[in-house]
Amino acid sequence: MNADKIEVELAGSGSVLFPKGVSVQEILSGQDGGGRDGFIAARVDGELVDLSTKLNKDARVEGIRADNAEGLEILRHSASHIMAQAVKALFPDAKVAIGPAIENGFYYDFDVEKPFSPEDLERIEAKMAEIVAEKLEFHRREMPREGAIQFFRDRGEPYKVELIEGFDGPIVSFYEQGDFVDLCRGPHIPHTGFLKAFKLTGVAGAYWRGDERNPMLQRIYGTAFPDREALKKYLKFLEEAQKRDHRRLGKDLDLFSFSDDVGAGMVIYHPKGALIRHILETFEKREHLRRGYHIVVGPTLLKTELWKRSGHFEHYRENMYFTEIDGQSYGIKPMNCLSHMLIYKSKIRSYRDLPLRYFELGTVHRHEKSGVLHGLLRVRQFTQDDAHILCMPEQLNTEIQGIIDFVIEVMGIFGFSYEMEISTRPEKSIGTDADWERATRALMGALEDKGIAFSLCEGEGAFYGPKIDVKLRDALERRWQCATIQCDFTLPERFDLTYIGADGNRHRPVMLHRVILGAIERFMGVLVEHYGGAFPTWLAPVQAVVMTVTDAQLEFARRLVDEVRNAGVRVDLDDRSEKLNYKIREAQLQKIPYMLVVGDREVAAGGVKPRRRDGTQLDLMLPGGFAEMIEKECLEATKGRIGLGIV
RNA sequence: GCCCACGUAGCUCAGUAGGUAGAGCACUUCCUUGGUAAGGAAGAGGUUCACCGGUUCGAUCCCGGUCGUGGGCUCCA
Repeated sequence: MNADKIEVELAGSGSVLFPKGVSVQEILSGQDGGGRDGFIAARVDGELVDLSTKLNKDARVEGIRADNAEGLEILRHSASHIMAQAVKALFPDAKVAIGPAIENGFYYDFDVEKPFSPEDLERIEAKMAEIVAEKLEFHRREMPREGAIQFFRDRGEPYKVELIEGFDGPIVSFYEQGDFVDLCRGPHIPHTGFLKAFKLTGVAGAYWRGDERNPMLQRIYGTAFPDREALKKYLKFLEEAQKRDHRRLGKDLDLFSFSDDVGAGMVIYHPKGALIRHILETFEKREHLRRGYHIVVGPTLLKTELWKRSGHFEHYRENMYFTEIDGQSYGIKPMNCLSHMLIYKSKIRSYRDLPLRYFELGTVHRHEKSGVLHGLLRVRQFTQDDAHILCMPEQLNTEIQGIIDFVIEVMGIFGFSYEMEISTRPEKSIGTDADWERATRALMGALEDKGIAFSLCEGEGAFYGPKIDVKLRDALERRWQCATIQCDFTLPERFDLTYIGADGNRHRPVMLHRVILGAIERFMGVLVEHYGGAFPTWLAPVQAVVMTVTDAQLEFARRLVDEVRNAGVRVDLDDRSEKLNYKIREAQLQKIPYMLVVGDREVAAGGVKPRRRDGTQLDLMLPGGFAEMIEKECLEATKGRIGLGIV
C-alpha cells in the first residue's frame, strides 16, 4: 500500500491508482469524452459532486454528462445561477430568492421594484450570453452558518438570510462565479461556458415560499439543453403541443365555446362536442350498470342546513354558491354525496343489501378562483361521473379493488397512461385519527394487493377522508387529476347511516366516493389533446362524410347517406359544388375518420371505396359492408361496449 | 384571489406620433361539374376597435375601473 495513493474504481474500467488530492476532473480526463466537455459533474461514492472536487481516499467515480436526467438538472441549475448573475448585473437592486431546476427547465425568483418586461428578458438573455462567453469558473465555498448569515445580510439579501436561518447544519456551502455568489448545495458545471443552449421562456408572479400571505416575487422561467439541437427539438415540441391544445382544437373542430356574456368557467357545448359527451355518458351508464351500480339523480339545490350537517359549510363554503328561496338559504351542490346518502337513509338497510352503489352523472358548481380557470380542464360548472358506495368495513378492500379494476379497464380503452397517488389527512379535516388511519390503510392495501405503484402526498386528502388520485397528462405534459377514490368514515357518522347486521344490531357502513373519468369536461379536454382531435371512430362526432365528385352522383349519394345512417353510422353529406380536393382537405382538417368519395365509378359499382383519415384507400365495398366495418372497428376499440346506433 | 401580458370582422392577425379601420381564410351570389389536402369572379360583413368612466376640440390608440383570455403563483375534478 502506498500512503500517497488512493484507489479509484472507475465505472466501466476497473480500479486505478491516483495520487492523493487528485481532482475528479483529472481522474475522468482519461475517460471517454472526458478530455473535451463531455462530463459536467461526477458521482463519487453515490454523491453528486463538482469536477473540481479533490479526492483523498479510495472512491468509486463516475462521470455525469448533460444528456441524462441528472446531468440536465445540474446544467439547468447552473443556468439559473447564470441568469441570476445577469439579473444582478442589470438590476443591482434585485433581491435574489431561490432558483432551482424544474421538470422542463429552471426558474429564479427575484424581489424587484418593477416587474420584468418582455424586453427585460431579452436584455437578461443577452447578458447571460456574455457571461457564458467569459467561461467563468464555478467555485465552491463553505462557511459557518453564522458567518454566512452575516455575509448575505451585508450583501442586502434578506431572502438568503431567511433560508440559511432555516438550515440545521453548522456549515453552509455556496458557489461563486465571477462577482456573483449564491447560496447553493451544488454541484455545478465547471464554468459558465458549459451552458451551450438556453432560452428564457417567461415571467410570472410567484409568492415567496409558495405562500399567498407572503410578498409576491417575480419569477423568470427558462430552459437549457446540452446543445442547440436539443433545445430546438424542445421548442418544436412546444409548438406541436400548441396544435394539440384542446382550446385550439375545440374551436377548429367546433366542439365547444365560452362566452364573455355567460361568464367565466361555463362551457357551451356545440353539436359535435355535445355528441362526444353524449357518447361518453352512454358508455358510462352502460359500464356502471354492468358493474352493479344503480343510476340515481339528485337535486342541484339543497338547503344550507344540510350542508352544515355534512361539514361542507364549514370546510368548503368559499367554493360554494348560495341563494335564497322564500327566506330559506340553499346551497348549489359542489358534490353529489348528500342526496346519495339520503337515498340510503330512505329505508332500513340490511347487511344483505350491501354494498350499495349509487351512480350519478351529477352536475356540480364550484367557485374556483378566477386565475385558475383553464379551458375545459378547470371550469366552474362540471359534471362528474360520480358514485358513492356504501359497504361494510370488511367489504372495503374488495370494493376499492373493483374500482381500481374499473379505472384500469376504462383508461385502457382510451389508451391513457396514468400515475396513481395516495393523499393523506389534511390540516382542515373532520373525523378521528383512528378512522383516518383505517381508511388510509384500506386504500394503500388495495393498491398493494394489486401490485400497483403509487406515490404519497402527505396532507393532500379531502376534508372527509384520504384518497387515491389518478393523474393523466395533457399535451404540455401537465398532470391533471381525473379518477379519484376517496374513503370516508365520517359522513356516514354525521348522517347516522346504519345497516342491520347478521347479529341483528345496527352497524355503521363506510362510504367510498369515486369518479372514473372525473369531470366529463376535464376528461374531454384531456381526451382532445390525447388524440390531437383525431377521435377514434367510436367517439368521432362525424364518422364518415360522403362527397360527390359532380352533381351527377347526387341521387346516389343521398341514398348512400340514408342507408349508412339508418345502419347507425354518423355520416354527413358534402354536396357543395366544390372540387373533390377541396372537400377532402376540409374533411381531413376536421379529422373525420372516413371519407366516401362518390363518382361515376362508385355509382356504376353501387358501392364505396372508403378513404381513411390516414390516407389509406380501402377496396370497393357495399354500403352495408361499410357500416359493418365501422361497427366492428367501434366494438374492437371498446372491447365490445360501443357499436353503432348509439344516438 | 395575486403578478405580468393581452382583448380590432365568425377565425388568424395588421393598423393609427390620438383625427371616426384593413388583409387572408370563412360566409353569400355567379361562373366552373372538376376524381383523393385550397378553381375563378363579385359581394356582404365591424351598433367603429370587450364594457363603463376620465383627459382632450376630438380616443380604437392616453389614464382609471369592470368583464374576459393567456402564462405563472396559491388552490383543486
